[in-house]
Amino acid sequence: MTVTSERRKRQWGERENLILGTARRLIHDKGFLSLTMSELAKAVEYSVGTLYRHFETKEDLLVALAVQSISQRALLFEQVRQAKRPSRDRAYGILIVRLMLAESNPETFDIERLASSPSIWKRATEERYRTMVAMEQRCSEVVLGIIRDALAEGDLQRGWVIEGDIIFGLWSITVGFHRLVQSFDDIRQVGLADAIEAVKKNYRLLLDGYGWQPVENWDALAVEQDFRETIFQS
Amino acid sequence: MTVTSERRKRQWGERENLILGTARRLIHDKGFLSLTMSELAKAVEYSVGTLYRHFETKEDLLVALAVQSISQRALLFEQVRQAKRPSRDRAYGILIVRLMLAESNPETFDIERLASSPSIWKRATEERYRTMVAMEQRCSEVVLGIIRDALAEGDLQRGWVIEGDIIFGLWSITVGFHRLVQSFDDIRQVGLADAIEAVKKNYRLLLDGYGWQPVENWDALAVEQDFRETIFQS
DNA sequence: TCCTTTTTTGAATAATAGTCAAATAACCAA
DNA sequence: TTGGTTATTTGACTATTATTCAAAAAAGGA
Repeated sequence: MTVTSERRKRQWGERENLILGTARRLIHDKGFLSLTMSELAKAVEYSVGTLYRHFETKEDLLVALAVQSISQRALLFEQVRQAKRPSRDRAYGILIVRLMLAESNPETFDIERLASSPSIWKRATEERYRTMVAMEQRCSEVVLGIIRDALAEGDLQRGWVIEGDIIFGLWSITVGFHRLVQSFDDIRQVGLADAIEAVKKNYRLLLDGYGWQPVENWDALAVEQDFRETIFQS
Repeated sequence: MTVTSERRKRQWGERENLILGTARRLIHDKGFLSLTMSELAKAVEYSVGTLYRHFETKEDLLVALAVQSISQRALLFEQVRQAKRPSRDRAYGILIVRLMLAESNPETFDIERLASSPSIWKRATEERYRTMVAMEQRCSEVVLGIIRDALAEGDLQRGWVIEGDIIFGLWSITVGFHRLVQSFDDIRQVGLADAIEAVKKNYRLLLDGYGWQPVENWDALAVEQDFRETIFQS
């Protein structure tokens, strides 16, 4: 970056956000693959050359978008972890956050699905790619943190299923959920609402399977409601 | 198709398989996005024009590859369902088949991930797209069949989790597994072997969660071993 | 105001998907 | 076997779009 003064740096960042935001909107309308750089340039009212000062390639732009999404997720995950609630509630909160993000940022599915491909990574800036990996790592760490809290607070017993396994199980469900929503318009027969209910049930079933207390008399709906009301307020 | 005689039809099919097989190999080496049609034409020793008689667009080729993969899976799923074994074994067999396919056809991840995107579908032949959907449906139906067998045989009780929920739970785990393997080289810290163990554990945990009998004294390893020895023989 | 440095621009280039007129091969009747 | 007809294949050509970079414009500063 050849930018020096404070004001310039700020403007640079503002423009980057403008580009990312606009790209997001266009991707939402027509998908990443049929978004063209000149179209994006026109939409933000800058020339293609300027876009390329922010992002080395189109793939780099995609990874930048993924970084945005994953960072936002990491932030909300951290809020969930910090919530003053039993560990099981917070584990469920992770799912709720994902559901909420899916509602508010549907374009993220297209972005993240494509961004998880090696042939994209190769064409992105090394640094941005690293940031993406780091952000994903942070998300995992938050969940791992909640699991450790549960162990410390006695809500979870160290058994034949170890920490890493639990992370993976919960993560699988949410990834499955991503695929589900994304392919929804066309493929599935059941209603989306039913599918989301299924996601939640299976998630709770896994929590029960791990013996994550309290298994009995635990009000999933109330927990969901509460997270929905508090999390997005920051 | 303007092909009439038997021999010609056969040759047409053979060439299509040659193209698909070669594409698969090239995609395995460098990914779908950096596969070019001229490169593929050269590799199969036909001209680009000829490729385009088989597949209307590059996306159409991709969907054709997805159809191949999903059909093969459907076939193996059906074999699992037909196996003379308790329903729980067969439910587990579904996962084992996916693990085996992941080992033998690693390029499928790239193919199926991309092929599950609306912007690709739009550019593929209507018919091929329909076939893909139908094949996926068939896979679901096999699993649904096993669930119904389990209900009929009393290995599973109709409870608060309904059939569709179970399918979705098991399916999520396997989709998560796909994502996992695919992003493995670069992102994850744990070993792949550990991750695969985690997949299996979580899958069994869900089976237990549904109360899918026999929960006690059930030898997962033996079941896996047995499917591995019998399924691919056909 | 004039010179220097930085930034922006968009026409030009390069890569590649997709087309189609011409060439080739297959078929077949006499 | 030949000559005409139909089907298939070919690859040079077109169109699209990512990416570059020389020139123009703007900003900075003495």
